[in-house]
Amino acid sequence: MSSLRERQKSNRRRNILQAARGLFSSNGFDATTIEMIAEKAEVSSVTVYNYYGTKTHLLLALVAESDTLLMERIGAVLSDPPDDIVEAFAAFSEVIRDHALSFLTKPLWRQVIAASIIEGNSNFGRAYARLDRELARQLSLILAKLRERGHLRTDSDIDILGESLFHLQNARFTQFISIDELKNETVDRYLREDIAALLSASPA
Amino acid sequence: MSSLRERQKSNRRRNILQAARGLFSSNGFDATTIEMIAEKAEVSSVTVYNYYGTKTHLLLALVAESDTLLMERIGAVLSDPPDDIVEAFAAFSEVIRDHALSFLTKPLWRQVIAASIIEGNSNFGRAYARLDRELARQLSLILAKLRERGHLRTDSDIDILGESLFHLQNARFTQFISIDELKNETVDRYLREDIAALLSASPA
DNA sequence: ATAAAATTTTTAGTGGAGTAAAAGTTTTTA
DNA sequence: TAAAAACTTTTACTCCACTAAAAATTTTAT
Repeated sequence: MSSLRERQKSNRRRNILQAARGLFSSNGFDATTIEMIAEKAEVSSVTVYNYYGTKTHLLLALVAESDTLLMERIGAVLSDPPDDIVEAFAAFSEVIRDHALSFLTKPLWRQVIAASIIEGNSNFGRAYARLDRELARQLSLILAKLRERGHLRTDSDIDILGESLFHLQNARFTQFISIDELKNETVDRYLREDIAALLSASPA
Repeated sequence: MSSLRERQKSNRRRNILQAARGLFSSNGFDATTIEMIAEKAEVSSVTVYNYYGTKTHLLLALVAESDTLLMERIGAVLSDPPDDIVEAFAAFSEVIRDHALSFLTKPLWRQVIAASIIEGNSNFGRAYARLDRELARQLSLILAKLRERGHLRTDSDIDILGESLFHLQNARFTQFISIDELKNETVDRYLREDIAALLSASPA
């Protein structure tokens, strides 16, 4: 059994994260001060800094929290993917978009993506790259399953194909997040068009 | 002929931009203060704010300046693209990467991309989206030329194919910018693998 | 129960972005 | 050349992220 001190610490961690998520979501990132978060979490502002370092890292920690859940949801698609590659890819992408919006608003995701690019080199940035690689691998697994079942013909490396398609999905995800009015269905259509265009083209 | 006042204004604009570019490049974005820029440009800091609003907008204005040049360089590739689609795509991408690095450092580009995502909705963000669309169109034109010459077979829309491939290029560009050690040649290889994998795959 | 260790809070800063408005300067206009 | 218009500079803020260190509190170990 963990000591009282350890329990208190993880409670504070949780409270701070929860307070941050609530305030970020309702007020936006910039309009939320560390002071407000500290107050809602019932700790001092210095404690927030001691736990998470900076406001940006607090936001990134928030997202990291949701990653486990995302991987589970992806796993569900993976277990029984549609036979058609377009449908399988669309399903994969939709899980990611739905999960994202169920957790944070578009403006906050912009902040997250921006932060992860700026921190590209730091530890935090690398943690993000790792998640991306994990997701790309999942997509490769889906493709492998399709090929096994005889629904996909290709002579090239399925790992590379998974990574390429994941990058495409990532670009469309960023586009989705960047424009408030852009609807889920519209991006879904774009992605279907993307993959259809790519797979039907070939050098002469 | 323009009035003295107008000339003074555009001189100040130029000086500020030049000072900003120099200081951002040598010291980095965060370590450069508006005060430093103002001093180097021989104006007051308030004037810098009057001309460019915020530090971030100043950076974005800097990049906008280089766009004309980029489009020219792309035009040069367009005028006589390699017959092989892999080569054509690689050439297109390399022009963009070379141009980027000849203008700003990787850390600064991270800041630029981050800013353009956060400002996704604002005017500035939309200006970026416009440049992207323009570049995607150029890529489509290259593809059209290849198809005309009989080097590309596809039954789907060449505009969509251009956009899809551009998104892929964008994702790899962001990856390139995000990792300091990532070399030009490595990304070039990735992109060739990407397009090879995509074009050789097809639903069964 | 008390001393030691761990952790939080208080206090007191620093530094830089951004703003509002008054004061000063330079160009334009008549 | 004098008054008006257009700017820029100076001045005097506000706000907030972030930090260092001393003081206070709470848990743990003996």
